[in-house]
Amino acid sequence: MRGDPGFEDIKLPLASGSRRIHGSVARDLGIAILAGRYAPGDVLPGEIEFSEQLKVSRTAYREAVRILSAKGLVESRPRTGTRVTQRSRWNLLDPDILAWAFEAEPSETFIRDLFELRMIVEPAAAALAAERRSGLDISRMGHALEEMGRYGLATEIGRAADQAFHNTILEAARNGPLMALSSSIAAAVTWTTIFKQRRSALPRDPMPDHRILYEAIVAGDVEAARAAMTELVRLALADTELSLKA
Amino acid sequence: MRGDPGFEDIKLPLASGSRRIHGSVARDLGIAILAGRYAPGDVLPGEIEFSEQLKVSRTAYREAVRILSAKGLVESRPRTGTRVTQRSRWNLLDPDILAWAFEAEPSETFIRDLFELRMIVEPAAAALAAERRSGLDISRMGHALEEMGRYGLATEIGRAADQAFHNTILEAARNGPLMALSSSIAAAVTWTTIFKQRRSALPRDPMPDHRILYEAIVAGDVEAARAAMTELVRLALADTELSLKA
DNA sequence: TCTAAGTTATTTGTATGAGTAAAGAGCTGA
DNA sequence: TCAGCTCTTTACTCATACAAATAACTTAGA
Repeated sequence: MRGDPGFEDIKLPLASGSRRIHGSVARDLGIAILAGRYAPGDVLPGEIEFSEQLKVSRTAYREAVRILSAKGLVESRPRTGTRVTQRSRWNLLDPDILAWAFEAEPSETFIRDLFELRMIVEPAAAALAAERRSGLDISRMGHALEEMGRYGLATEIGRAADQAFHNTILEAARNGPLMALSSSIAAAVTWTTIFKQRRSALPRDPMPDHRILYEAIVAGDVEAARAAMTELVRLALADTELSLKA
Repeated sequence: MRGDPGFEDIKLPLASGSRRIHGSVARDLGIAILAGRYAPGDVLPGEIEFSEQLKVSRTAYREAVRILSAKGLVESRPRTGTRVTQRSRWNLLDPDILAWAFEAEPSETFIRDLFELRMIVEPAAAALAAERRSGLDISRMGHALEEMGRYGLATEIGRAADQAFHNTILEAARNGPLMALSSSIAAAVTWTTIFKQRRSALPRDPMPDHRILYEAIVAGDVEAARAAMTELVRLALADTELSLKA
């Protein structure tokens, strides 16, 4: 039953269109909830009625509800039905919820809150990385940085290198929960970054700041790494604000 | 369909024993995975076989799997079956996962990681609270502090006041994602705190530190609030380490 | 011999219908 | 007024059948 070691290269399950029914329904309802089309306290139509409305079986619908319930969005009980829970009980850091939130045109304050959190967490992560990075981490970061410089953030491969760069930093911080937190937020925000790239050039070249951060981590300079990452997040916020107002 | 405003006082759904079957199965499997009884890459037995083994219907079992899948613990595909995902894809900040992790006797490094994250996030939250707290926040915190002092942390009501105190601080920070993060971690860690209280008195009286934090927030002194909360987290870490080694 | 297209078998996914259990609403009686 | 009972609605569980996806195999062709 034990899995063999080489399972990293399995095919990605996110083949977009290949979502199962329960997944699509969960996604649709999740987006609707995050968009406010169903507000906290609202009770959804009954299983039979709603599943018929959505043209899916009760089985598939129920599995979708289980997914939403696992993320804290809804809560179902006999007699009462399934109702949307208070916002304070939503798992706002769940990767899916973050993705859905951005699909639903998130509010300005939500974006602000997320960046406020990034501003708290990511500089600290960079500081830890400067303290704990291994030789392998450094060489990976160096490679990613090189590719970023070569291809630029306008290309798919360049963006992948950017993600790899930041991901390596998180890994170097050697903290699982911290990594889970940062990577889900970053992934969600990056989605908007792609749109940003499409409509306008970057306000300023991000490479110098990336190089400063890289040098700080290589040198093991904790405070410099913290400062450099703070600058990068500030830059990302500026970009995001720009792209949302456009 | 709109919910009425006063839905805060609904009955809590955590009536322990009253868990539905799909919930229990999800919980059991979740704990087993977090305990390492199923490792990343392992593939679970087929639906029919496993559900029979667990003496539940395939429907209930599948709903349990959907829950685990929503939290990133497993991933199922036709033909391949359901397998445990790599740890890096687990939503380690999901409240249920945290709870299950503590049920499964978490590793020392996991505890250390969590407190490292708290050390990053909570002082920052306290700083924000000092900046943004309203009069209502202050009066709530004052009330909670008073009750804490009166009943002590050894009583149920005293601990509730403690939680209310910290919760109000988080609310005062006015940041939804930040609140979701801190409160799930705190809730999970508090579980261990209860055990701690049972076997030994606190290493030192926590009230003075709480009062210092309270005063800082009332005064709007951002840096003092940050420092005071840092001290509180440090204290909590010491307590937790003590209780885990016992 | 190797590659590529097609076939097969296995596993999860979806659908349907029947019956169970929980929990709020209302009724009854004190 | 209130405690307890009944009633009724709703989600929950189960069993069964069939569909869809896909890894593994098989075969045709170069």
